[in-house]
Amino acid sequence: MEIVKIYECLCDLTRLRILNLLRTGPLCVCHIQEILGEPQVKISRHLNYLKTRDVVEVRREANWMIYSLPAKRPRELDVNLACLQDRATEDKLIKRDNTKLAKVRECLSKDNSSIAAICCPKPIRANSTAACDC
Amino acid sequence: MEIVKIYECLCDLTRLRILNLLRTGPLCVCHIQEILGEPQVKISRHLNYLKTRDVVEVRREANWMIYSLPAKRPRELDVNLACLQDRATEDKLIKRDNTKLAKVRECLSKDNSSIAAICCPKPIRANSTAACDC
DNA sequence: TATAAATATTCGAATTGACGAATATTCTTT
DNA sequence: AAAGAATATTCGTCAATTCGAATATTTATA
Repeated sequence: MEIVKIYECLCDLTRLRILNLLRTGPLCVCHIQEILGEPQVKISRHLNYLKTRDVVEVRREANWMIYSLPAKRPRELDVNLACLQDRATEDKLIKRDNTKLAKVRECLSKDNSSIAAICCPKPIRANSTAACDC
Repeated sequence: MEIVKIYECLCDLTRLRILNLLRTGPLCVCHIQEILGEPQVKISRHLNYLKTRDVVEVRREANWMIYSLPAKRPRELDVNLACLQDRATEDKLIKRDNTKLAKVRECLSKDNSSIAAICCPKPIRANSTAACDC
């Protein structure tokens, strides 16, 4: 039964937090990492966990891996992400993630280039004009 | 975060099946066991797992332990049990469980005595008048 | 009080999951 | 081609889960 795999994805706090971020749209690993404040290995391992269970999708864009929720997804996922959003009012951690996320999103929206071009917290190219300072 | 514990309860097929049964009301262990067709140890262990996480409640009635969903339960649980019900259309196992469950429920409803009195598939007292032959 | 029924617990083995440290891979830029 | 940045993978370890077999516990009946 496929449904169990969905719940396996949800039963870890780090994965829940990642999914909460992706709920609002695609993100690259470094932004996820920055918002959650967790080490890179940990993020990468959990993203892989989600990917192998088809709960997230990835595409490469230059140096960056952009993760997102699949367009067509099981109702269980949507429903629980909605629940999570409700919890955001009471849950400090989720609330904090959402605040940080909002800042990143705002920064991303200012720029009309690709996500990757303004992806990293600190731009890798010193002379890059696309990079914002989020 | 409490919510993770709920998903831990949902991420095992046997536990999902048990919760699907309890969705329609209290049941004793032997009925759960009979409907799922799984060994007693397995059922008991999973019921204990659910109980220690406050996802089910128990009361004793004579020889029988009656399990039920708590009256006040997190939205995540209700929402996912609703999803499960939707799945019943496509999922063979859940569908089969529901069919068996319906028979047990029908049998239980015929009798106006307590659940325990007509609990077991095979009545333990040969001269019991309360026992039905479900 | 002895037996039996319903359910729980213990034991040992196998599997899975999580983690950090270190290393590898892939792509970009110089 | 070399260096660097973003991300993934491997390795070793530790904790948690799962399972069946066997045994223990609780309650009811004879």
